[in-house]
Amino acid sequence: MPGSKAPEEERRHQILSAAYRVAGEQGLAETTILQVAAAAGVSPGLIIFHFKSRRQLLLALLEELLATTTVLKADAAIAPSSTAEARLLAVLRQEIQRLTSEPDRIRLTFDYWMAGMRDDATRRRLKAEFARYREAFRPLAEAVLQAHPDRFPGVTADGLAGLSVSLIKGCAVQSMIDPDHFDVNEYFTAAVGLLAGAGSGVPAPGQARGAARLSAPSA
Amino acid sequence: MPGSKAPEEERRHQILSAAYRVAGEQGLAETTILQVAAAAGVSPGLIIFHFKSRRQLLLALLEELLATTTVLKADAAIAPSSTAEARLLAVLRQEIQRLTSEPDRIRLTFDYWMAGMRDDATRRRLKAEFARYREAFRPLAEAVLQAHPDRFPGVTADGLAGLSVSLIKGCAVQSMIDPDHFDVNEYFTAAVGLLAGAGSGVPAPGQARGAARLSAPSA
DNA sequence: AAACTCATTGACGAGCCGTTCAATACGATG
DNA sequence: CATCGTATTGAACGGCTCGTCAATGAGTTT
Repeated sequence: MPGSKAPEEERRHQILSAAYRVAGEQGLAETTILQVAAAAGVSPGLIIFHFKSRRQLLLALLEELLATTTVLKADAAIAPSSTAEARLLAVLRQEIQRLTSEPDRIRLTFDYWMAGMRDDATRRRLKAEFARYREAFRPLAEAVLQAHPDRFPGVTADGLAGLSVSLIKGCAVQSMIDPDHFDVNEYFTAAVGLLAGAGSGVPAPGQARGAARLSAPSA
Repeated sequence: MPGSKAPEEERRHQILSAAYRVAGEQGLAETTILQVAAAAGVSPGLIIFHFKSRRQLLLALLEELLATTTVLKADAAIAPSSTAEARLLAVLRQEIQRLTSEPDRIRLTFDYWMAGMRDDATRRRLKAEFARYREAFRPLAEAVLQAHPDRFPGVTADGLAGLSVSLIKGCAVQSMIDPDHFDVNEYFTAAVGLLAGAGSGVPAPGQARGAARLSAPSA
């Protein structure tokens, strides 16, 4: 007794949703068609029917993952009247904060980074996404460099943008492996110190909490 | 016709070496006992004999991976007479450079980061290693903060050390997914600009190469 | 030389996997 | 109501996996 029919798109979404759940719990490598089928309350054959292969199912899941990831709502939320450094720092903080608020999503993204090392299609897709992400940082980085042309000799906007992105990715790794020792405020305070220097008008909120959370042996 | 006997430690090393090769090519998830056995020129049963299970084989491989990873030879190679920022930057540069010179090793490490998300034993091991790595940066960070107590208000040594480590990890991710757009010199130049500010005595070698390699659309 | 220890082998079972496919039932169309 | 396309099922297949195990032979001890 086959179940009731459903419109194409709806069923695809149902399956992808189940796949997202399974992948979040078990990891991408252990996400099998049978498990996804069970999670979706659907037969294994149906999954092959809609996505022709496991590989394409996972590629579709990556596509949905990227599509539903909020990408840098910088222009909207960040006060446009602040200084250039403040804006870049605010976006940095926002992005790093997001790492801790959506651990499942980050973990899955991480999973795809891994898969991207061996799978060409995945790698190409991630490469494009990375470029988009970096490009979103470029105007912010450019503004900072223009505001202080003497402070950062030889630094390009691409370099500063890439550095920012790499920092965020590194924080993602850190927050996944060792979430207890990952303190957003402490990192942010350090970033403020680096980028803005002394008395730059961007206060470091909750800095004391960060300092108290990590034991400081020789201080 | 069983092969000739070999001393315990030697055979373990032979198998781990083969496992390292296989894992580097196929990825950790696809590293099977049979493939390792074939690569080592040994029967599958022997692997189970020496490492009781696949899981323990991979844990042993992680152990060897960490043991053979040169950890921050900072004190030796870096000129101790330089300024605090120069020393920190030199170590940063050295570490980031290492990412591109040992891609296989980094890829495998990355693989374990991934595994560490779901496997407790792996996670604990990596957590400890991360802490060690961060700790190695602490004295360098502390020196920088002491040299310029007014420049980095509210920044702790732990924060600066953690930030440095995260940056390196982020660069690792970047260099794995998109090695073509990963330019050590450009990143390093940006880091120099951030940490040292203008005219700090740490020149940025090969900066032009980095700028030429990335297209700068609106410059 | 005989006995014994143990590293080593390769076949084997149980289990899971992805995918194929004939059978089936739903929903629209005529 | 009959017909047809297709979404859906679940069994079946072939393949690969990990781990077990009896058999084998090399090295060592007596």
